[in-house]
Amino acid sequence: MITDGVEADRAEQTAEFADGERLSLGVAARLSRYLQVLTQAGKMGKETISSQELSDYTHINSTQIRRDLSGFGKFGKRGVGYKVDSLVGEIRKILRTSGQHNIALFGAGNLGQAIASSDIFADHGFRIVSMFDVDPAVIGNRVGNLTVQAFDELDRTVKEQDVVVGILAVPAEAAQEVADRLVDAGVKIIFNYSEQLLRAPPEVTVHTSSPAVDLLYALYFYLA
Amino acid sequence: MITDGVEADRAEQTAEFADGERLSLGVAARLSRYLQVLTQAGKMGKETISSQELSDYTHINSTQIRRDLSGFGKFGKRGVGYKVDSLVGEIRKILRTSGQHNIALFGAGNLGQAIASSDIFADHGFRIVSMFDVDPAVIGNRVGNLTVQAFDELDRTVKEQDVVVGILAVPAEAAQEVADRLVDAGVKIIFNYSEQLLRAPPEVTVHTSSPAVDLLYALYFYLA
DNA sequence: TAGATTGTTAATCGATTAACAATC
DNA sequence: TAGATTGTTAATCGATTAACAATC
Repeated sequence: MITDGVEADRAEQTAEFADGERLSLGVAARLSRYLQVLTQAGKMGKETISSQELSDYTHINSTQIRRDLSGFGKFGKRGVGYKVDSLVGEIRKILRTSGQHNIALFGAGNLGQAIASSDIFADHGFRIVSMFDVDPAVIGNRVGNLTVQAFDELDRTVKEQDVVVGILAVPAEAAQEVADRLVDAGVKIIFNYSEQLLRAPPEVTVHTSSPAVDLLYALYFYLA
Repeated sequence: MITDGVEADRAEQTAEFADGERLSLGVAARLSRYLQVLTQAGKMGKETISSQELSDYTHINSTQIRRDLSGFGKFGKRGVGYKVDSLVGEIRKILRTSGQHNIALFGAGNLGQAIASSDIFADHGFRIVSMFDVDPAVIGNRVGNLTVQAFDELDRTVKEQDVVVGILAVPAEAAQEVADRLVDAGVKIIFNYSEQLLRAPPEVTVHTSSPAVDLLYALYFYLA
């Protein structure tokens, strides 16, 4: 079980966390979302933020936000709110994602180029260190700071660059093959932007992006 | 409250659903995910699927899947599983998303083109009916079946084409302005692919895509 | 028949929320 | 001080799960 202990009384909770206890799935998901909003708020020049403002952006109840945070320390100031910068630091510590993590990107088409030129990953300590395609016509092209590489170089690049995440921006027909090669190379997190349902061993996390799912969900509450 | 009643005893539950009771947030989210997996499984030629297979793809517990579905009827066959096609139909009925829903897409850059040429939305009854950009150099260009339109035509297009969803594939700096104009035009669901935090009135649903959040979350469980 | 998988129960656990004292 | 917002409690509700009879 992943969710043990985290909701125990607070004195124990902090101790358990320090001992290396895992966060529950829900807490980890919510903390990640706070981090995103805080990062953007910081960019917009905001210095403090209240739990109510965080709630407006995340649609997570403000009491729960305060509860989530207070489990790890007293980060806020009554009557004022939370300091954006320091809260970012605290949450990164809790999520242990303060470091730099390297990404390999597959597919140099429209989607791949859009991802490569976005700083949505860079803002959170992820760095796209290499980009691959199968099309000989685009191999060797520059996209931003990257040069499009051929698939043969996958294993070497993953090892040399310490790649932990592979992002698939390839057609559905190619996705499983790339995923298999990433698994063989030792990559542990695969982010799938294709529609393909991927098979992978249990130790590898596959996340499939599904904007249509989010739309269906939003539409239900609009129609109902 | 949105979550009333749905978890009452089954006889009542079905009756309440028929009466127009809303699904809980969790149930609606999960049903949407089943729909995506089923749609892909159908494309791959699969005729039946077990709750365990659905669980492998969605990481949702198989008991919960059976529980979610059995609340609305006996869709499965013991020893066999669920018929993919008919389950898609049943879930669409439950989510009331059997119809066709029109989307306006903003931004004709790499991301906009990638979205326009994907059938990830089309598979679920969403149709991209128009595409906008501010750059005079691209207005008038064809992208797939669409012609890139100028912003002036936003209001007219939303009304004439009955657009219910706006997708923002524009730079962060432009996102709020487009969102405001969509709100004024009466669009009720905004799907934001920029990093910008958007302000919108409460009756409008804003969904911000945040791949970095999903990565942070996956990374936590990999590191911990 | 034998094996597989659903539909359902019952028990537990985490999420959610309102309310409010503490305090900036 | 007065207003605002956190940190915390206590109560409720939904999610999750194991287990298994029913049945294809």
